[in-house]
Amino acid sequence: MASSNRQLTSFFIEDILSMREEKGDESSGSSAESQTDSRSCTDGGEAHDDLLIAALATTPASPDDSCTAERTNSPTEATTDADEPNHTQTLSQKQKRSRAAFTHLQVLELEKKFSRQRYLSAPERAHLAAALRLTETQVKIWFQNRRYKTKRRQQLDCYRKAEGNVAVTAAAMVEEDLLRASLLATMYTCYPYRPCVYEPHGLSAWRPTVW
DNA sequence: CGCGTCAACTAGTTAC
DNA sequence: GTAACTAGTTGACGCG
Repeated sequence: MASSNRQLTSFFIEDILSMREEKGDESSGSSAESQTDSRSCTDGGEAHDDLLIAALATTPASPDDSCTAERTNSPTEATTDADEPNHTQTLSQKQKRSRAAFTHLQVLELEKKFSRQRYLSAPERAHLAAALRLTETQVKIWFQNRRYKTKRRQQLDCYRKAEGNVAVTAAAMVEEDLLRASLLATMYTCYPYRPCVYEPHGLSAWRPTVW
């Protein structure tokens, strides 16, 4: 089942050393984080990615940020809930499952990362999660869902191709998503009061924003 | 109200 | 045993 390009969380000495050099006292998320990713993290765009990430860190992602996961259903809570036996909670006490809506900037950063790497190592995930003020679980789930989504779209596209319609490569689809997220994030950054936003793929071009 | 999207979840698998 | 993966499902939410 696991795909051939599955990324293993290997911890090479050189990776650890290079990470220490780069990060100094990072230890943002989990303790045993040693950056394994210098191998795959040939991120050319990492420098200016930090601009957006910095923006994320400084600006409260949005005032009405109540939609982000950390508030609605903090994944740490989620995990503890999951660890607990279900029967400790009565049905009435059981909280409704909430679906966090990530901000466009968060999605943009995730998309950017995904466009470069389909798999994240644990330290990378921790770093990204800290930068985006998400939890590692959220980042992990997002990448899982994103890979699966891409694969499904690819499969769907194969069917379409068989039927003679235009085929789009998986890479092109990722690029497309990235571009879309980027455009939206730029709009939101430039126009913080965001009365409306242009959705390039939407059927209705202009729509109110939901951040 | 039906439908699509998507974060969160489950089950089964794999690798260490 | 643990953690991460894929594939599929669930449930909240927004839209027409």
